[in-house]
Amino acid sequence: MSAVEPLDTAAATQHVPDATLRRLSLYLHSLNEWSAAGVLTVSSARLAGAAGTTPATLRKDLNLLGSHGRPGIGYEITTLVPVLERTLGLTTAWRVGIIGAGHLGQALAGYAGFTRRGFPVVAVLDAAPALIGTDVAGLVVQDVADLEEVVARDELTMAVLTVPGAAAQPLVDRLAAAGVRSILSFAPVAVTVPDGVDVRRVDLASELQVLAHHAGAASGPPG
Amino acid sequence: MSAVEPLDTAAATQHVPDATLRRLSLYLHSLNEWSAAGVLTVSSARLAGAAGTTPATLRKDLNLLGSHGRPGIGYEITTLVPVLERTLGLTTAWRVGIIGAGHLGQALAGYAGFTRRGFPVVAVLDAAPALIGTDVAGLVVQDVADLEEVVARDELTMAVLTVPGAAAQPLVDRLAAAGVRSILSFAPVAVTVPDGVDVRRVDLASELQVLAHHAGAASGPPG
DNA sequence: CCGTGTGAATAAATTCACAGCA
DNA sequence: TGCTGTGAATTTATTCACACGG
Repeated sequence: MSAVEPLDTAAATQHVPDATLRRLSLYLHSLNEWSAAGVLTVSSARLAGAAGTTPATLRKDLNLLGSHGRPGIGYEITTLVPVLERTLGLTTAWRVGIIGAGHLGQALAGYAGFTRRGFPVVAVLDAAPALIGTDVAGLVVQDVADLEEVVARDELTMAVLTVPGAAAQPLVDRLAAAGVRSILSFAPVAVTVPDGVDVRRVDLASELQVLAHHAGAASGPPG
Repeated sequence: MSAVEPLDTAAATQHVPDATLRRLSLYLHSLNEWSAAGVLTVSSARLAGAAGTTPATLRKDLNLLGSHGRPGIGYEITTLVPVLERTLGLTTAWRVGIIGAGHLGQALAGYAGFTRRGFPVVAVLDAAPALIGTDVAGLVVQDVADLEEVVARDELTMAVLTVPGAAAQPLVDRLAAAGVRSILSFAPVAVTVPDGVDVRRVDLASELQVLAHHAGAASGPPG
């Protein structure tokens, strides 16, 4: 039997599907903006509109975290925000390392969106001698040969992989061995990982190709 | 009866779900690599492994495009590649404009993965006077005030939006009015678009937050 | 009235399992 | 024997519809 039952302070956190988690992140973003603007409560329709989903889906999503809404009123922002933050793991102080200081890696190192939403980038690594030692977004690029040292010294808890596909698997192996359990990979290849390590893959070109298909096939032909 | 039946040269292209399209893009990427290495045929198990899915899912995916595999043999790469390219809209010469030359925009402008997979970046725009006129990835940053002109002159058919959330909706409106029908947005807000215009959203921070949740809650219990 | 919570219905995606061809 | 094509079963996700609280 599974031994892990992290009883929560208020409600037992059930299993939350990934599709819901991605939406929760958007809900939280909107709530933070409205909170700063002085808004107190928000309805499912309003929040769903901002996140690009439907009220029914939103209510289902939030209900997985417990009943925090009030009929006739909506959701109180100051109540909801901490619940979302807890669910999204924002009570941990994450420390992100970027592996691969090419174009994409350099950009993500300087991308304010990561830090602003709880994931500060504290290290950048690469294998190219020409890059090692240079400054990227205020960080000195370190040698990927020293990956294990860097993980330990900079206390990395997350890695963003922006390397060519062929380099991905060995690096994932080393990251996993070094204790990094959360990896976001931009390489368009599958990687295998030991139990307890979680890899998510984002492929930007694939997203463009979905758009290309929609535009090319039966989509919205004006005439 | 459905009125839309775009008869194709070989097989009628049915409706292909987005989840499948994203995988098709990965299949194509692997096939191109193997093709360059001289491989002639590939089995569903092999290709599925490279793309991080299962053989059954892969066969279902490819079958939406027609029966191109041979029992006992597998799929012939030279047969499959053109089918995937056609389905993914790679017969059109796409021209991508990056709207927003911040960290993320600059990186994507120089990201080789876009060009390599059929989506060359031909224009970069921004609103900041300090950026306009500067060089980004070999392109001169143009004034977003001239968006409509740039779309026409550079014949943009796709836009990548890397601007703050608050700026997204007005820019989407202008892009749509200027004739751009495919938009990839990195802004963490929903936007509304007229019919015939397609927006896909990628939120990188959300992906990290999914990882954070998995790591924080019940995630990889081996038992 | 609004607007949430939620069971039921629906739709979508994945996996199974196996017949049949090379 | 190996491997595809595919109907059926299953799992997952979304939408509907409405009882009930403020």
